[in-house]
Amino acid sequence: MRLVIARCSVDYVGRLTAHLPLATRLVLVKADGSVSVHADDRAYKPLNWMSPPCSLAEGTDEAGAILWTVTNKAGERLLISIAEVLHDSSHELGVDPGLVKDGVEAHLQELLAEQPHVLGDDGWRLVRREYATAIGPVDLLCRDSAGAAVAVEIKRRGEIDGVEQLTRYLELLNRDPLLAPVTGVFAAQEIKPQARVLAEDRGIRCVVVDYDALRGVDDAEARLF
Amino acid sequence: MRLVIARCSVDYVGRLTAHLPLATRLVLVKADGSVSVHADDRAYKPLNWMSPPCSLAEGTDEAGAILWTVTNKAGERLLISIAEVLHDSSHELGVDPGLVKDGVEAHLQELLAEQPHVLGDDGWRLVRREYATAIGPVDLLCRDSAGAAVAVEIKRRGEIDGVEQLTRYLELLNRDPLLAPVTGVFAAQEIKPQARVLAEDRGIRCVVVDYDALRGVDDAEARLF
DNA sequence: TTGTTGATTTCGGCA
DNA sequence: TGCCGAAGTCAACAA
Repeated sequence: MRLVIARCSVDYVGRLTAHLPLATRLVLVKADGSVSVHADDRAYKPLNWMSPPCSLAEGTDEAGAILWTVTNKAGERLLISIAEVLHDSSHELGVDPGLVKDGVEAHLQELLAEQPHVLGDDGWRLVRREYATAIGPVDLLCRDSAGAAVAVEIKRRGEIDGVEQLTRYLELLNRDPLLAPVTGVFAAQEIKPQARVLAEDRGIRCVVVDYDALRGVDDAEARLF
Repeated sequence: MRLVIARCSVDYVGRLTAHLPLATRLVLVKADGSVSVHADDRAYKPLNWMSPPCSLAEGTDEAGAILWTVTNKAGERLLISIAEVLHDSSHELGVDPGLVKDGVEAHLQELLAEQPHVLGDDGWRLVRREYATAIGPVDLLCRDSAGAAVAVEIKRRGEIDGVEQLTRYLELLNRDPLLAPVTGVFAAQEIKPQARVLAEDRGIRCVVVDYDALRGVDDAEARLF
């Protein structure tokens, strides 16, 4: 990653045409070849940029000033005319490790594992998270107040595939005499109408969970310790 | 603007929960108080960020390591745990004079308004841009060589909604005895196959316009004066 | 590869 | 101030 602070003017010709008058800005050249131009405001959006794949050529214009030309395959061009370089440094960062975001789904699972009563009543108990089956792990396996087994599939957005997935788990789990009869709960922040119809048609109960409320309860409990 | 290259791990708790394992990254602190964390790829979007208004506190965690805590009014928190600082520099940038940009759709409309023959033949005349109807303005209303009214919908990318929109306008315009019969032209830099099929099925003619060529003609004409 | 959809969307216009 | 729609949307995922 190369960081350049420079007085520069910038022109972009591509999907639109844009011009930045001469001013001091940060020019960020990343290892993937992308270039972005930042002002000292707007947290996240560059004033101008070129997404990879693209190539950067350093040269001079007719007047002898430094001119960076960034082009991509589509013929879009970002021209950075540099009047004065105030800082220029390069840094080896390496590849950023794997997954960036802890998705909501994992966190939802965690929260529901701590508060299974949200799925039924205060008598509900968690048996296991990621309960293993031959066709993959069930998100949660619980016991309801009556002691009956319940398989829970958790999604951020509940769509038809999630119902299908839970259906397959239920079919398998119900072959186990120690568990059967196993009922199903389909829990999501949002459940699509088609998914709900399919689920209910198969006797699977749908629960729309309130992520913020779950987290709130979680935080409140955490504060007790 | 402060540029810090550091080995760090990052946690964000706010609208969602996210975690970035220890790695070398760029931490960008802007004059508006915003903080963003960049990896060595993706021109546009940081891995994590906090938009202004927010406040940055530098401290140490229990283990004595450097811990930056960025918070905003909504209670969202960005925690940056710094294991090693590889670079740290600050720069005065001043206020950016701002971006001058030409939107494509508006510009396309302007160019086609100047060159309606592109949509038909040299006999075409523009009646009005943004021709008002009860359900919104039609981009262009023209008269063809035979004097018949033509409603023109302009998009950068022609998709189905654009065809639906034009269809609604045509239905309305055709109720006006001073205009009827009104035909339709769907003009875009790029027209999706599904949109084309729908349009042609409804008797709407599709015109793919060459933005650069239009602009070229425009520039050439401008040069005459 | 193409299309669809969500996003810590951001950003602007307009009522 | 809030809704609605576009964005050089970007980016992830499904078909």
